[in-house]
This record gives sequence, structure tokens and C-alpha cells, in this order.
Amino acid sequence: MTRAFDVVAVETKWQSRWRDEGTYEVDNDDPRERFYALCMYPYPSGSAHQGHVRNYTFGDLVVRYQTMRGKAVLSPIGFDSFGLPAENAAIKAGSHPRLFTEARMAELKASLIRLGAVYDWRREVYSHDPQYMKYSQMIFLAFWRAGLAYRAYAPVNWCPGCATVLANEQVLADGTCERSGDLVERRNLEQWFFRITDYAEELLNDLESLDWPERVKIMQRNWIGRSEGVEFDLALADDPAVALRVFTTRPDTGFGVTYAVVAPEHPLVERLTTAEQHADVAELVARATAATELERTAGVEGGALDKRGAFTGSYVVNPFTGRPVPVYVADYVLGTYGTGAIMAVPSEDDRDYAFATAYGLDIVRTVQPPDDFDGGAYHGEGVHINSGFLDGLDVAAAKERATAFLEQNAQGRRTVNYRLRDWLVSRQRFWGCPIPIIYCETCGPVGVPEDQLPVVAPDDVTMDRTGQSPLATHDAFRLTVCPICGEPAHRETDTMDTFTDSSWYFLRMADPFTPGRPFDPAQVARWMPVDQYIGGIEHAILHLLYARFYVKALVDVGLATGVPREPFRRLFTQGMIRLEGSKMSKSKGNLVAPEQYFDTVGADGLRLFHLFVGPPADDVDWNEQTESLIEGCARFLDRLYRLATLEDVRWREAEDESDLAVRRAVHRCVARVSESIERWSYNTAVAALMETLNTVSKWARDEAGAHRATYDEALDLMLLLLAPMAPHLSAELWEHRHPGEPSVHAHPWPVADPALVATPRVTMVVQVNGKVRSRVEVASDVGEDEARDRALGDPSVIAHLAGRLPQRIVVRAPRLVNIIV
RNA sequence: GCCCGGAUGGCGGAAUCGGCAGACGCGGAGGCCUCAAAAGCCUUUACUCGAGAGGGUGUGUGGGUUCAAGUCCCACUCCGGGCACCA
Repeated sequence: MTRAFDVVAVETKWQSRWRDEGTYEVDNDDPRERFYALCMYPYPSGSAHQGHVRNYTFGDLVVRYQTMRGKAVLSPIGFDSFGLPAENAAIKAGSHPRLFTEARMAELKASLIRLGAVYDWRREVYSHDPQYMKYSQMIFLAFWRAGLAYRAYAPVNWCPGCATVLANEQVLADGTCERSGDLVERRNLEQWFFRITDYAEELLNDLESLDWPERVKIMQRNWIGRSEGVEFDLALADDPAVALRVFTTRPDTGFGVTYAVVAPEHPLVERLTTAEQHADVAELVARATAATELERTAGVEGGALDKRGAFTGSYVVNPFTGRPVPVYVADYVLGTYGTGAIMAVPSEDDRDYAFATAYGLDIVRTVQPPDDFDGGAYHGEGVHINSGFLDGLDVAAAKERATAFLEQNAQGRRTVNYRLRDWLVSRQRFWGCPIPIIYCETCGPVGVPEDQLPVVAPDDVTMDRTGQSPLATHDAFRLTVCPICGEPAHRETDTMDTFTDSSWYFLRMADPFTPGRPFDPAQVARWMPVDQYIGGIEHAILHLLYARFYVKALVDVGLATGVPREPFRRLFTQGMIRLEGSKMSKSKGNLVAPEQYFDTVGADGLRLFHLFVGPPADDVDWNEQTESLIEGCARFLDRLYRLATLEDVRWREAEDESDLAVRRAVHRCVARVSESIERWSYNTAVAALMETLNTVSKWARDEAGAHRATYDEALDLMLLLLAPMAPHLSAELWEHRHPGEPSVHAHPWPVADPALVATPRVTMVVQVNGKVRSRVEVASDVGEDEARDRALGDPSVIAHLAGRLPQRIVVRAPRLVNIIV
């Protein structure tokens, strides 16, 4: 298409100006009111894709809008530059992940600049920067000293073919390695954890104070999974000295306990298993513990549970009935939750019901289901039956009584359990931040002293096809001496989960200037919390939960004293880009590169499209009509350009009625755009501008001529409103109209004149029996009586009444009158 | 299975507090300009009956509340997302 102006020339001109003049650099001692605007820092996968464009268009709009609102806006950027894709690419290309990563970073940076997104580049943070790594490691050690980091055995995905550990995403749906095709095994390795569960309660409670999308909060709540219940002992029938401790949230159903189950990993499995049952139990345990997590949970879909178990030969006493019930080992009970053992109530629990049915165990109802209930386990409200002293009570009352009973008779104790597990941070990977620990034969694990940080992975490595981390076999890296005793020792060769990098980068960005520590808490406290965080919904759980934990922990270990404990006050999650329905991704090769549009419709045109195409939170389907939508946005910019550079206007001296109408439209537009931006309704903000441009354009070209002051006001206001959305063209046209004056982006955000926004006369709808029969012009402050009289006197209304007498007249002046006959 | 979200013209979407359904844009149709085209400009465009004036219908389906429902309530269908043996 032919454009009205040279898009590339205009855009590159302003991009270099913003960068060269440091327009969006902001100092930590800036006296203006502060605003921290942040987009989730990207993984550098190469030049930007449409998802980036969308994300950073929204972010840039916020930055420029808040700047015009007079705030000192902190707008940093960085790169989440560690990670598996770089490692895989390096293996393929036989190069070093750093070379690969840095090339991709440069590409992405160039795209962001061509998008016109503006940042304080002095604050750029990237995960593999040795400076950043040093502080990541300092933080790890601080957590360790505070007891928040610890070592424990945990199962990992082990590929026998590659002789290495796999990330979950490297294991295919059928349980094989994506690279070698071997069946992935489960192995126990000693690994590092962060004690995030210590913060479960706070992470849950603080969600309430956050201005986040409700569904993200719900996802986090579910992930944390708090549940209140009772822990108590089930005594072994033939040896009361041995007790099986169980956890339940339904103590009220105790009379329905017809068996008990322990997890295959449970420490009492040996003790409970009788000689006759030994073979059965051993087989079950072997199968369950060797299986991958995947196999163990396979077949769970749709609730069709393939539960497997074995009788131990032992019995425990149901404390409610006093009767012995059998104990099973079954793989549907998890060793890692609660006590790793349960009381089973098949009548009121689906899983127990399925197991009991399969193994022919008793089912005794304790809650009366409704008459029409035809399912298996019943978990609704109801009155207790078959339950001795609980009979007749409702669920809540019975819970109370049963809990009190267990406290007195079975070592019962009210407890809270969480679904949330501690955060496993070890990765058996090369391209990540090394865990700064040295293992010494005599001193045990020792932290690398601060003056020896950062621990940086060596450059002289070759990534081989197995995917095994070269650190594990690189002796120059691995072998060292103990910092305490000086004896030969070896380094930890695991690296940290990349989620650790993204858990504190926003703190570093707030103050990357203080030497010797991650940041100066006092400086950071002045910027935090982030006022507006913007990113993809895919980070709703992990990244956002880990970052929240990190900040709380950093405050507690003294590295972030005074910093608010919640990092992100407001969160916005944007929709995804889909290509004809399916998810767009690099691996599918269905990306629509933004670069091609920068040369045609320009960054402004593409940005406008992303703003206009629909609500920012909704997904965007990229299809055959997208191209023409983008062109429609470019066309709008062309029309604006033509109007702003119009030469053959007939200027007239006197103001007339049309001037007032135009001024009204323009001021209403100011109000509408401002309000739309505040509530993240960018699509309607653009629509308002399009509408206004149509009005002004038509008026300015009219034969009756245009009044200069009206035209000037209209153009200036439109350019100001457009400045955060299409920053290049707005700046260019503003400069054209105000040569030598400060840029449009330095101008305060406009305020609508209330007198012009208010409409003195409005259209009132007149309905007869709820159907619109007429519209009449009335003053906007019209009284009820006058509104009614106007409605009843309208010829079309009289015709529709056809002589019938109104039974009732509803008057909602000045909007509507409804006459009921 | 449980928890969330959604469904509006040919298409993307608008309707912010229960009060004019379809703003704005795309696409379509017709016209102006032009030797012609591109670009631009103008008109029109939910469906339907009607020559027109005008009428009827219409926001996934079925009910309900209300003078009035896209909006609130109940039941359901379909689509999308999250969790998925967490006792």
C-alpha cells in the first residue's frame, strides 16, 4: 500500500532521539511521584514475535501515559537469558550457549527498539551477566544461612540413553526422552530446595491485598491448596504401641472408616507387612517407586482411576467403632502429602470408593444422601447416620464433635496441610547460574566465600549430544579446595532453576547502581512495589509465586529491609496470539514476524493494531483477515497525517455552531480516551480517536470552512491522546505543528473541559410497552413532568397508543419514558 | 471429575450502574475522481416482510424476575483455560 508519509524515516528518527537523549532514563532521586512500570523480562529467543509486540506495546503505552501524567516512571528491561533452549541450540550447532544467547539478545533488543518501546537502558539486567550471577549466588547463600535452602533426596527424570537428567518438558507424553527416545526412569538424587512452604500461609493471605485478575489469584490459591483437618493415630490391632498417623479433612466420617492406606514410600510399610503378604506388597512397592511420576498418575483422566494396592496383612483399630480394619499399601496415596497415610472412607470419598469397589472392601454410609442420589461416594451436606454419637448432626457440627473425640482418644490434633511443596531449585544443566557450594570430606557443604563470587561456568566446554551438563565432568571447574580447611574438595555442579533469576530481577533494576551488593534496599524500597506488572497468563502460577516468595524471604534474611513484602501491586495478563486457532510458537514454526510490518505500516501501525483488535486480556486470532485490519490502522494514521498537514483549508474568521460541535466531540474524546486507558480498554480508546478524526476531518474539509483555533485545538488534543499509542507519528506531527517546542511526550496529559463534555441536549427514548416508538430531543436536566408530557405529546407515540389509556408511565429522565397500556 | 472464563451481524469487537443492541474497524455493495488503475473521497450494509411509510424478529438453548434483560436468577449446550489421586 502507498503510505502518506515515509514511515521508516520518521520512526528511526525518533527512536534514535529517545535513545540518544536518554529520554526515558530516570534517576533514583527523582522528586516526582514514582511509578514502576514493568513487562516480564523476555527469554531471548531471537527477534520479537507478535506476543512480544503485544506485551511491550501495552507496557510502552503505560510508560508514556504515566510520564505524561507527570510521574517519574521507572521503565527497565532485561533478558531471562539462561535456559534449556540455548543449551539445546548450542548442542545442535556445536557452539557455546552464551554465544547463541547473546546473538539472540541482540536481535530481540533491536526489535524492541524498532517497536519504539522506551527504556532506561542503564538498568538492563540479564541473567547470565557475571555481576548478576554474583548476587544471585549471594542470595542463595543468604537463604542457606537462614535455613531457607536445604538438601534432600528427590526423584528426577533420568534418561539412561543420554546418561542425564531431563526436565519435565523433555519427557514426552508416552514417558520417553524427546532426544533419544529411551524410556525415562525415576531416580533419587540429592538436590537443593527452597523452603517456600514456610511462607504458604503468608503467600495465601497476602493475595487478598493484590490488585490482580481474580482468576490468577484463584489459580495461586488452588496451587497453595490449604486444607484444614485433623491428624490422629490409628493403633495397630495386635500391637497398640505402634500407631499409624493419618490426616483427614473429614473426621466426621470416622464411623465409615473401613480400611486404612499407606503410601508405598511410607516408613511403616515393612513393619505392617506380614510374611504371607510380603511378596504382594514388595511387588506393589517396587512398581510404584520405580515408575515415573508420569506412569504413576497415568490413567487418571476423567476420574477413571486405575488404583493399585496390596493388603499388608495388618489391621488397625477404628477409634470410633473400636473395630479392626485392614491396612493396604496403595499407589493412590502420596508419600509427600499429609502423613503419607489415610483413613479410608469409601462412602464419602471417590478415590476410596473406587478402591473399595475394586478390592471388595466394606462401604458404610455416614452421611445421608438425598433421595435422588445415585452416585457412589457422597460428599455433600446431610445428616449423619450409622455414626453413634454423631448421628443426627450436620457435617459441620459432626466435624467439631469428631475432632474433639479424636483429641481425647487418639492423639488427635487440628492441623493445616498445603498442596504446595518446597521449591526444587537444582538443575542438572550447564546453562544456568551455578549453585555456589563446595563439598568437603571433613567440613561438609561449604558456601563459596563472597570474595570468590561469582562462580561462573567455564568457556572451554563442548556440549555433547547426550545433553549431560559438561560441568559434571569438567575437572578444572569441579575440583577445588575447601574454603575452610584447604583440603581438596569439589564444587556443586548443579545450576539453579531459571525461575530464581526471574524472582528478583525487578529489584535489581530498581537499583543496579550500588556496588558490592544486589541492591540498596533503601533505594529499592522507594520504587517498590511495581505499580503495573504486565505479562502472559502462562506465568500466573510459578513465576509470580516464586517472585512473591523471594521478596518476602529477601526481606526476612535482611537483604531487602524495608522493601514491601509484595512485589507486584497491580498485574495485567494479556491474551495469547493464536494462528488460526492454534497456539503460535517458535517450535511450530508458525510465527508471523513483526519485522515485515515495521517497513510497511510501521511500528505505530502494528502497535495500533494490537491495541485496537480487541480487549487486551483476550486472545488474538491471527488469520487471513488480520492483514486488512492492520492496514485499516495504518490508514487511520495516514488520514491523521493528511489532516495535520492539510494545506487547502478554507480558514474563516468567525466561529459558528460547527466549531462548538467539533470542540464538544474533541473534548468528549479526551474524556473517553483517558477513561478507557485507565480501565485497560485500549480498543475503545482507539475507536474514540478514529471517530473523532472522522468528525474533525469532515468538518475541516467542508465548504463552509474551518476556524483556525478550533482546528488547532482538535489536532493538538488528538496528537496528545495518540502519543502513548503511536509515539512516532505523534511526535513527528507535534514537531511539525510546534517547531522548536518540547516534544509531545514531554507535554502533560490533556484534561477535558467539563463544560464541553456535558451535553446540554440529549435524545430521550420513548417506549410503548417496552418497545421504542419515538425519540425526542430534551434538555439533559429535563424534569420528570416535562419528560412525561413530551412523551405523551409525541405524534408517533399517540399513534401507537391508538386511544388506549396509559396504565402506568415509567419516567427515567432524561434517558427514557416507558408507557404501559 | 473439580475450579475459572467465554458465546453478540459475513468477521474482530462496542454497549462502564437493568434503560436506544451492533460504536469503531474489517469485509461487501453502489457512486465520485481517473483514459484506466492504484490511492483517496462519498453513500450504504443485523435478519426479515414491504414499492415506500412503516412493521416483525434478533445477543448459544430453555425457563424465570422486571415497566424494561446482551446485562440479574435457575437449568442446560458448546468452546477455551487451570488443577488433576493433595485425603
